[in-house]
Amino acid sequence: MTFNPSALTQVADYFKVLSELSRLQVLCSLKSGSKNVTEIMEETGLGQANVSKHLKILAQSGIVSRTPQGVSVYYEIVEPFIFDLCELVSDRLSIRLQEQSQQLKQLEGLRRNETIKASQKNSKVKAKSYA
Amino acid sequence: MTFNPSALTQVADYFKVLSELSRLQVLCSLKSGSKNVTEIMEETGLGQANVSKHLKILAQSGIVSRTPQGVSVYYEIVEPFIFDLCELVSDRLSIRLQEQSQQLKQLEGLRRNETIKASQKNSKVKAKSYA
DNA sequence: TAGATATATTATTATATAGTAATGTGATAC
DNA sequence: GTATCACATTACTATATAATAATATATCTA
Repeated sequence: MTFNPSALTQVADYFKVLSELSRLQVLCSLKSGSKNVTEIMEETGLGQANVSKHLKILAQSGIVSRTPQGVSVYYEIVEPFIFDLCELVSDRLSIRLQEQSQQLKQLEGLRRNETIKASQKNSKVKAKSYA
Repeated sequence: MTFNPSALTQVADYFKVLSELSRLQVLCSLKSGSKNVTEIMEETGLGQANVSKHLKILAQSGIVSRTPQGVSVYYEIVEPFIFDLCELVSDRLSIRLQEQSQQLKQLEGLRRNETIKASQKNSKVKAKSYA
């Protein structure tokens, strides 16, 4: 193993933070810049307590920063790195789809050939039986 | 948002697969090549049913392939890409630690300066009061 | 065919956590 | 001070899932 148990645990925990749709939504809403909780709520459609909790998790994991400003609190991405990760995964998934559709096409092609061969074989057999 | 909801959901699900220590252990044990369930069990120390379930999840998510061979079943990485992801995260975590320790050093430096300044200030005050 | 071995599946328990309503807390305006 | 607004926290419920024991399934051997 290249990774020691502790490092692997930390990596797993990092992925865990990014493994929730709601948290990714919150992060995406922060992509365009610093926002307060109300703005994040409006953009994501998530409930207030829920957004607060997710932001706490994101702040504790060092992905966003928290800066109170008057009566509201602004959050900001401090690790744009996460968007790189998301794009890498997204790209990978796209490539998969492409490959799958290509394989489907090949399969269909094969199936058509098989059908043709089979019908040729049949006609041969028929011809044989007729001979 | 750059990601549509469906894409974001898929990305979250992908991260979720990688967010379990046991699954990462299984993947790491496959890094050196194809292995059967028993070998994976031995290398990871995980239980048989547990390993089977994790392998099922990994196979369903298209990260490993499954090839029965006689009485045993061999699994193999089909997306080495996941190791790139793990390394990226691991590197990022290392960088964080470096930055933190550097900040700590700077803070200590500042604190020492503050102490020096404070003692100088004190001595001045003392001098004044003596004058 | 019976028995042994490897893997998969099922059932169960324990734990984690997302979502939410209710409440707490702290800053600002009046 | 107190009323209000923004956010955080708490308490609770519902759901997901990791781990494991027990059982099923499938392959090989004698």
